[in-house]
Amino acid sequence: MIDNKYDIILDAASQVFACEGFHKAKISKIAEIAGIGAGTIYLYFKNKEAILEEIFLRSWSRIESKLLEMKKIKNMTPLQKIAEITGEIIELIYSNVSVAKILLYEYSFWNSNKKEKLSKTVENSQKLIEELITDGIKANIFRKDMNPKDATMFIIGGVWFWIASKSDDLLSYSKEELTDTLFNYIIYGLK
Amino acid sequence: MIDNKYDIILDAASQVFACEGFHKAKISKIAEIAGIGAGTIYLYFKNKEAILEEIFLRSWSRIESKLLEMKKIKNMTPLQKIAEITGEIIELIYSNVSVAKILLYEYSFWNSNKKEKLSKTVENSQKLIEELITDGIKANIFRKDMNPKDATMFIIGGVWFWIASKSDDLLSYSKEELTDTLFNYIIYGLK
DNA sequence: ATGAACAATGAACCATAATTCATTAACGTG
DNA sequence: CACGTTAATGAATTATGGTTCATTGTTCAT
Repeated sequence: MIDNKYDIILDAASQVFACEGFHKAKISKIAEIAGIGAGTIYLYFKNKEAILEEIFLRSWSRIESKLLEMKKIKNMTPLQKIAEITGEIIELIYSNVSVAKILLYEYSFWNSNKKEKLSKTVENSQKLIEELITDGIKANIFRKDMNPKDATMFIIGGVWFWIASKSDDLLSYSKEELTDTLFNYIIYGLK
Repeated sequence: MIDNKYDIILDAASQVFACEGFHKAKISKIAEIAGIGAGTIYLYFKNKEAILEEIFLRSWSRIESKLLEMKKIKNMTPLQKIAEITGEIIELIYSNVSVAKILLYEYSFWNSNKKEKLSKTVENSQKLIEELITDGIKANIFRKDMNPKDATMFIIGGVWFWIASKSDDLLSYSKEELTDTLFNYIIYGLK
C-alpha cells in the first residue's frame, strides 16, 4: 500500500484520467478517490497539468531507462532486445493499468512544445527505438525497405491502441502471454 | 472551395481540433477561421460535441463503406483487399489532413458509450476488419497464432499514429508511396 | 422601393470546475 | 500539557469559455 500523499494523489489521478480523460477529470474526484480534501492536492502539485506531467514522466522514464540498458548490452540481437523492451512495457502496465490508457492519449499534444524535461524523455525513447530498428536492418534481421522513424511511430501507436482496447481485461492474462502477443505483432505484422 | 456554411464550419473545426485538441479548442476560434460569428455555429450544430461527432461520423462512414464494398467482392485475396482499404484511408487523409489527428486523439473516449450512430459505425468497421483478418487466416495467408480482434486494434492504432506523426508532411509524399508504406507495416511488421 | 421572413451577429449570460485561502486539525517538543 | 509549527480542509473565489438571444443585416417577392 502506498502511504505518502504524493503517490496516493498520482495513483488516484491515474485512475480518474484514464476513465474520464484529462480534461473531463475533476480535481474533486481525484481528491475523493485519494481520500483527501481538494485543496490538499495543491500542496503537492502546482496544478492539474503538473499531475499528468509527472505521470507521463515516470512512465516514459521507465521505458527510457530500459531502452538505454538494452543499448549498452552488446551480446543480444535486436530481436531479443525488442522482446525485453516489450516485456518492460507489459510490466509497466501491470503495475498500473490505468496509466496505459493515459500514457499516449495526450501524447500528440504534449510532445510538441510544452515541458522541456518530458518531451526530451519521450524524444529520447523514440530515438532509441529508431536506433534499435536501424541496427536490426543493418544486421539483415528486419526489412530493408523501411524508414525506422515511420516504423517506430507505427509500433508505438499499435502497442498503445492494443493496450487501450484491452485495458481492464489486461490483468486476466499472464505477463508472458501478453509480452508474446505484442512481440509478434511488432515483428511479424499479419504474416 | 467549400461554399456552404455547414461544411465551412466542419473544416474550420477540423483545423482547430487538430491543433488544440477538442477540449482546448474554442468555438470563438472556429468561428474566426470559418469567417463567421460564434453564434452562427449554433444555427448549424447543436453544440460543440456535435461538430466533432459529425467529423468522426463522416470519416468512419467512408472507411466503413469501403470495407463493405470489399466484403462483397469475391475474386480478391485478403491481401489485395487490405491494399485497397489502405488506399482509401490515404485518400481520406489526403482530402483532410487535420482529421487524422482528431480521429486518433479522441477515439478511445468516444467509441465506448456515447452516440448510438457513431459507435455503431466504428464498431461495424472493426468487425469488418476482423472478418477480413479471419478470412486471411483461413486462407493460410496470415499467421495462425493471432487473435483477429487484437490484430485489428494493433493495426488501427499503428495506422493512426503513423499518420498523426507525419500529419503536415503527409502531403509531400505521393498517395502511392504512402499506401505502399502503410500496407507493408500492416502485413509484414518489422520483417 | 417596401417590408416580411430569414440569417447572422457578438455581447452578455451562465455553468463548470480549477484554484485560493481563512480556518481548523494534527503533530512534535520543551 | 501548552504552544508553536506545519498540514489539511473545503467553502468561496475566479477564470474560462460554451451557449443564448435581443438586435441587426440580408434577401427577395410584390
